[in-house]
Amino acid sequence: MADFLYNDVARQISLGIKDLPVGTKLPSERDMSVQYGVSRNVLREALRLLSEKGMLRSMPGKGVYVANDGKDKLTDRLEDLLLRNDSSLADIVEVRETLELGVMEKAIQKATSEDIHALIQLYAQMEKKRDDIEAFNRLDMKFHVQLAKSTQNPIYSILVNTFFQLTDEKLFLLTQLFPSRIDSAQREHKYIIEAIQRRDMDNGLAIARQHFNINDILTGEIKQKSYNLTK
Amino acid sequence: MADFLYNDVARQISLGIKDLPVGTKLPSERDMSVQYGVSRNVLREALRLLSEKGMLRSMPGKGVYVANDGKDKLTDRLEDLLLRNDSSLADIVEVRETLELGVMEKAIQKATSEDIHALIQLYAQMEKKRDDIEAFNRLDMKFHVQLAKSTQNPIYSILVNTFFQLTDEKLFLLTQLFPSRIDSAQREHKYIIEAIQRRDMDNGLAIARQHFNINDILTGEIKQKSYNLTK
DNA sequence: AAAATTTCAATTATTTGACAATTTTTATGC
DNA sequence: GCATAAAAATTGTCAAATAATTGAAATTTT
Repeated sequence: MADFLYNDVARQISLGIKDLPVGTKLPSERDMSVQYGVSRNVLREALRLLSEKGMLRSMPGKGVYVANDGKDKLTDRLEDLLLRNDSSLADIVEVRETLELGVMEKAIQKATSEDIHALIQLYAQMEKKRDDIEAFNRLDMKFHVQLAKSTQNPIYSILVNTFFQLTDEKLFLLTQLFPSRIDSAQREHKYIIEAIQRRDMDNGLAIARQHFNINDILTGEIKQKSYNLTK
Repeated sequence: MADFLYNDVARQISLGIKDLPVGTKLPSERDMSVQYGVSRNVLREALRLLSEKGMLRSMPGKGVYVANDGKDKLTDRLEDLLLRNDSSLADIVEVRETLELGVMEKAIQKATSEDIHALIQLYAQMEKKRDDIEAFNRLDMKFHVQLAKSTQNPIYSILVNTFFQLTDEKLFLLTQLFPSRIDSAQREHKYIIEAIQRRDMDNGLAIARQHFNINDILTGEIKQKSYNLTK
């Protein structure tokens, strides 16, 4: 499948920059073309591939630089796919719930004391921000991410992050916690932490189901509305 | 951001082919380059972008064709991410299990009679192929996919497909069912179908956990082995 | 007549060399 | 020392040619 030169070069470059910090400048196109023993043209096509993947960034007159890790691009790709598959917002929310339920299960099994400590700290910070809804929601997001990290499985983090972005971008206010829900949210956060500490699977999953259920927030109207992208 | 010619051309082409059926042949590179008023070089870079997105497919000596699968490209993107995040094979398997557990839950709730019929048919076909392990495994894969479809949520299909590909590519034989497991596999398939027919959540999830548990197959040795890509 | 082989045209893949536009560096003049 | 201009470096674009691959037509062989 990938039996063309530019694919080969792209693969080599991708491996070469794997461990380079973001922002590192690469050699010039001409230098790299001799380095890899191909024409500048082929090298440029390879750069196009990696740029499209989000690994590189070319700037006229400046050079080629190592870019972000591509998480955002994964979200873009998923958006493309969802667009073509007539996915509704409710579909996205549904999968997100499945993921977070899995996260809870694995977190109960594998969270380290450091993970639990981080969760407790986030809980404490949220306590202080009960009046600042915006700050509270940012911390709530961090709580979800830290929960995913507690699985010791980076893929959960990636996917949870992606689906979080997808829902938040589109629903915005709706997924945010409103004042009247802060009390119950914090109570649930506390229960979640306790369940993880006790490795209590039954209660943990029950709380998780309740806490991660965003469908209650979605009105029937929005449920029906199809997923419409407008960047 | 997209203020370069090849980006512009890529956007135009992307719009132009949006409603074309898959397999449609595009004009030759030379013709398109004059059509869009750019050099063939720029046009090729635009084609690289769209190919990377999975919208096009270039074949030497034949031409450029509309190819909107895209699912495979999502797998590629995920592979890239996993490579950078030091994900192990066990991590992938773990997430796959979470997904399929969610699939089972939603399938029990939402499978239509057509879905159930399709599952029964696949079961019957597998019965005939008990001796042909290869054919049996292909059907088993279809069974998983049909299960995902039964959720009425296209995202499950996409993700299950992606993670299936990821594991099968890397594990190959290990994830395949070997002769001694065909009996139990078919028994579980039968229970799965019955659970869906009865909307029996408790037993359904129990069976699913047992059936989708690939970890038993993985030896400890392989569990430890880090995820190594070699195409 | 049928089958195998060759030839040929069309197409993508790759190379090479050049020029334009933009940014950084250096040199110059004051 | 500083502002300005020239020069160098770099990516973007263009153009033309050669190589490699495919498919079909023409030719030869059986």
